[in-house]
Amino acid sequence: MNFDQQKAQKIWQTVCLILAGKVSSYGLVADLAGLPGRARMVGRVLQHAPSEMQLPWHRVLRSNGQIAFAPGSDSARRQIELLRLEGVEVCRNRVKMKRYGWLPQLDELLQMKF
DNA sequence: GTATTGACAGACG
DNA sequence: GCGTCTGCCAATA
Repeated sequence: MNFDQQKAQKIWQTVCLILAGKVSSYGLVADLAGLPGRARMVGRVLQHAPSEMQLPWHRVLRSNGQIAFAPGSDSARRQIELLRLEGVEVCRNRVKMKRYGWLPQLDELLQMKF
């Protein structure tokens, strides 16, 4: 069993828990996935994640609520569009974390942990 | 084994 | 809110 795969699984699970219309940050996802300080690894895993999973990667932003991709980039525009479709207002490659910030629910975390 | 890069985070100004 | 610097960890060259 590859532990690496397990970490990735945990990350994917955590990202999948993010509700529509809400956004989270890499650091938070990494923390919830049991990888404190490994926010970069989250990004790498997400990019390496299979499309079959339909992972809501677009709901994962920086800690400041800014889009991780470069402004005007294809991926960035796609992410922004997806977020807007879910009701998340994106302004200048940035979302209002104060309003759309997602806080993990204990029930969901508990459910995924065991 | 060292240097560079990356879908990052936090502190400072 | 924005740019810069430092710290962190993993993958890549």
